[in-house]
Amino acid sequence: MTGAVWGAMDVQIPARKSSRTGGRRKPAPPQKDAERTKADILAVAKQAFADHGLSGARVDEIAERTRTSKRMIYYYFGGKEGLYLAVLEKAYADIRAVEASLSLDALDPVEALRRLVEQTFESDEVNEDFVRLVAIENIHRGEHLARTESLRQINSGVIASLERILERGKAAGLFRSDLDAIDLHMAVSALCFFRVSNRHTFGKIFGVDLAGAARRRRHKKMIVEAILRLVSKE
Amino acid sequence: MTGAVWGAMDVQIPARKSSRTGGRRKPAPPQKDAERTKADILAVAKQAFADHGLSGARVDEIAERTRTSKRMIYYYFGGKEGLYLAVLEKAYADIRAVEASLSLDALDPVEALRRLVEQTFESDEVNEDFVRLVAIENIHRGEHLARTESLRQINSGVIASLERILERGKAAGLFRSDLDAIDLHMAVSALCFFRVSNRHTFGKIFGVDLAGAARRRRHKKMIVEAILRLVSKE
Amino acid sequence: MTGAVWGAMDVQIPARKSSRTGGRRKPAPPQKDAERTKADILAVAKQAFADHGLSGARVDEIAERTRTSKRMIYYYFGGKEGLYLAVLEKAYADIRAVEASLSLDALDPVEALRRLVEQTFESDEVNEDFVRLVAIENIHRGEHLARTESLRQINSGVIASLERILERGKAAGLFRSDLDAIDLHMAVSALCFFRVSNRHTFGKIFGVDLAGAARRRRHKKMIVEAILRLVSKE
Amino acid sequence: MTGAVWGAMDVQIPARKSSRTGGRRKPAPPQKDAERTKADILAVAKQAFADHGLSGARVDEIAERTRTSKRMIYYYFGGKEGLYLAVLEKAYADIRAVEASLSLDALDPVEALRRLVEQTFESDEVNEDFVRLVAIENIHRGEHLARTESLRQINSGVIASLERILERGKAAGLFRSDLDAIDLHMAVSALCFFRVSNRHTFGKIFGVDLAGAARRRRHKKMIVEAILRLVSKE
DNA sequence: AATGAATGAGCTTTCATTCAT
DNA sequence: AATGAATGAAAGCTCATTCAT
Repeated sequence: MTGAVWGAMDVQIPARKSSRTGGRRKPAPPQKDAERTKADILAVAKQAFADHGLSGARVDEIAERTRTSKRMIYYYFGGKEGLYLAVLEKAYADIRAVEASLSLDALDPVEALRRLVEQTFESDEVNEDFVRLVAIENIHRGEHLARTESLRQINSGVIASLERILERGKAAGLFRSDLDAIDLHMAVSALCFFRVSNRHTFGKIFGVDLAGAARRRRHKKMIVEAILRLVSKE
Repeated sequence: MTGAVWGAMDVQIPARKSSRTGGRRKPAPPQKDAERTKADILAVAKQAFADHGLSGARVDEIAERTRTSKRMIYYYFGGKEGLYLAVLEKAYADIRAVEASLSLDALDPVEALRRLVEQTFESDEVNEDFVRLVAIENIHRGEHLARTESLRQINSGVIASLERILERGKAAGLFRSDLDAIDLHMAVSALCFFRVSNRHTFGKIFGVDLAGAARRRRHKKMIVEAILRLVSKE
Repeated sequence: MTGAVWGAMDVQIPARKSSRTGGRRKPAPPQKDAERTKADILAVAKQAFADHGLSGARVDEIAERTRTSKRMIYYYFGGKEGLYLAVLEKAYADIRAVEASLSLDALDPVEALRRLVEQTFESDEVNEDFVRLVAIENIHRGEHLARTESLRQINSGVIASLERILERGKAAGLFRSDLDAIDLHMAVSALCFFRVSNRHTFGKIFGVDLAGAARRRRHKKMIVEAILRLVSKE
Repeated sequence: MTGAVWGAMDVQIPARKSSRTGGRRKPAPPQKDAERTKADILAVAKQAFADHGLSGARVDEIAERTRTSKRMIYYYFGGKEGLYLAVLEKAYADIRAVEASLSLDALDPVEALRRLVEQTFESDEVNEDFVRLVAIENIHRGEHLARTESLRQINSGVIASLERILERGKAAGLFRSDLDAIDLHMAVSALCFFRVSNRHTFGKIFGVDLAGAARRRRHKKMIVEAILRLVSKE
């Protein structure tokens, strides 16, 4: 379900106002909509960078898949790295947007935690491009993320959510009290992220398909279980 | 402790016998030891690929850091990709060698599992280059690993080990019986690998240092716990 | 003293009458004063061309430093070369304006010549940008100057002045009679121009600061002396 | 006379050893002579930079006029700026070589000074490319010259020569004693350099041809006279 | 077993300029 | 009188690779 949302977000390019160029005939009419041009480039670039990495992606190729020309990449983003940075920033922003939409406070602690884990699981599962971008950024030692202006805001949600859940769980005598929210988040992230990020080597070495439906269901259950057992008091 | 072993392996280039080239005058004496030259190139290349990825690494730069010339890379490895493949193969082979040296059958199931997890944790912790190479190979969708001749052998050990441990645990009434060894291995791998592979983005977003000693100790304990709780019967 | 005049001329852009655009809200209000816009562009362009040469200057950069947009450069000057031409023309016109203001006929020949040399010296000293523009135009073999409409008028003054001085000096039995006014003007120009135009290479090679006050005084004296001695009868 | 030498120096590319590739047929046989390749590139580049300046010159065009490809420019000189630097360095080195060959100590002071001035005059006259390169470097504020390793050595000769001449002239009661050698050198340089560097604007404004034989003779005489009169005691 | 010299192809980037309003 | 958006063309540069010995 989140998946559906997400998939859509990636290609959400504002529909062109038909009143402006209604009934056009030419295949590539001159653009006059800066936002649209930028969004178009960003979408194509996200795919390219996720596919081939920062150094592997080709500006020429990105430009070709775009409605506009290579020149516009430099016009709007300053260069390849600037474009990559914009892609990274938007990727995190989009994820944040979904995270924020969860309302876990209404659920009891165990259920809330389960939902949060499932949500992470589905998010990573569905947003393979995001997972790949993060993996790529780690290869670059996070140097671009560090330069991202919105870095501060990225954190925001999850840890606070987790902390509230842990607190309520502890108060109810259900959860242990010696767990750090950030550490727990790392465990959740690791279990969900790895499945997607290391899908190929793991799959090939052990002869399994980590993207398969059956295994996916099993893993989801296993991961939720692992986390719930980890936090439970006894 | 494993770390020490590992660290050494990466740089184990046999010291040049001085008797061989003693009193030379020319700046670049002909190499007489093919294996040595290859090992030298491989060590430098491993670093370079781990640092910058396949597309990010530069053949020129690798050659420069080598005792020999760029031409030798082509002479021995056919090209950049061939070199990357050789690096990848050796990296997995080296890891396998250490894994194989564990003797877990002598320990009781819980202790054996704990040791296996701890071993994985330490291995990933110490072999950051290996972790990075695997992450990089996943960016390339494992296509090179798939072409690796020794692919079959890589699997070998761990899963068999885990299966034996699980079996013994079940027989002893300690472990649940509905867990797949491969799935469990994934969980272990995920928790240990992510800490290293995603160190930079995670660290920057949440303002923590995943490489720090304190957190490392805490995480090691947490991960062992998570796995033991996951497999335990109750 | 001439310097003051000159320095001022370069930046003499009439202050904007606040009554015109007072209390505006939009970032780029429509210009209503064509002459003002042109003068603004010219001033910025002069700086840019003097700083980096014709090929080295960037239209984008010039536009950015302007009150208006890049488009206006094309609107008013047709293009980069047209702008350069206008800058060149204005630069010569401004110099001419100052030259014309000298009244040397009232002085005796020696004094008149001294004044003329000193005036040239100060002019070059103070108008480094002009000196640089002339040097740049020479790199381009004077092709733009040749196309300048006002080329004819540029000459006008100096040579006539010099001729009158030489004539009066000869008549008074003070000056030799075999000197051409143009050749003499070249000598004066050379000595004054070079100090500024070749300031950097000469200074760096011989470890001196040609812009320094002490050397400047000495040079001024020396140059005047050289010219006076050159024209003197004995 | 120096001119002849100079003209030749500019194109002195060591003749290919015929034993190596004797009897070749193809128009562009593979080069195996690094020095020759470099010298070839340098000669072409000198022309290009002198003609169009640093920013005006085109790497592509330089490469095309070369025996080799554009790639070699980067191979040997690192880039456009590196090439420009090498050109500048060689240009100064070549000039220095000629200067050094003068033996003025054998002449009486007046004659020695005359010879030195004439030599400078002829050198600038014949090496227009050098004059242009120096003018160009001044447009760049001497920043590249400053980075030149041989900067220190460039100075060497002339000033020492001039100092000895001045000393001897003073001792003989012929020259005044209040003149600095560097200042005098500046005067000589200015008079000789300007004729060539400002040939185009000066020529066009005053309708004369500064390169013409008659004027050249006249100027040479005038410049020698100016300098001799400047230093003379009375 | 080894190498210095050389390179074609393609990469990222920059530039002056024009379009549509 | 003025402009934000867009661009073709070409610039400088880098890359993995091969040649000739």
